[in-house]
Amino acid sequence: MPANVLPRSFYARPTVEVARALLGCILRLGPHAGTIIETEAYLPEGDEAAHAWCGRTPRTEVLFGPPGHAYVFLNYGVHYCLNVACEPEGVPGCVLIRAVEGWGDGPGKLTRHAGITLEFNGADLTRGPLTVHAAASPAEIVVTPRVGIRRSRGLPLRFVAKSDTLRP
DNA sequence: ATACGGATACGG
DNA sequence: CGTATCCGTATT
Repeated sequence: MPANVLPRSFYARPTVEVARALLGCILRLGPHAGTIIETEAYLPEGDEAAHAWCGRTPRTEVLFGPPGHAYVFLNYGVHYCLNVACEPEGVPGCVLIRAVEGWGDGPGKLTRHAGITLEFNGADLTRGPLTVHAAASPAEIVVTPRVGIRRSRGLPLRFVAKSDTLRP
């Protein structure tokens, strides 16, 4: 495994900071590797769209656990969505990976491409086989409201690495 | 615009 | 138990 795997301290920061910092990093799983080009932040407080908003349950346990772990959930009974737990242990912030170059341009598409399912829920991203690696930061980041949610729609928490096609 | 289909939370 | 909800995608 390459040496530049992001350390746990990378994730133990405010959610928005991690969401921005993940852009340009390399997501790797076995033979699959690609640049993260779109993320969304789900805040530990005041964010009605975050799963953690409804409290600590068996499902959201990973979000409250130590940072740097994968939070995978099944959405609409069809798609798996890959998130990364952030903030110090006990604070349930997370970042949704929405697009990875070469994997796909939607949260469900990219997980299907790499074969990510619920079995990756809780996986430690600092140990593999699913890992994130440091790489060049994007020159510019575009910030927009998050896609496809009804609650807390006003918050500008979607981050896209410029050079990607934008959908305002 | 809508069919799709499963895990989860919650009410009874 | 049953039922409402959910951070999409592919298809009409």
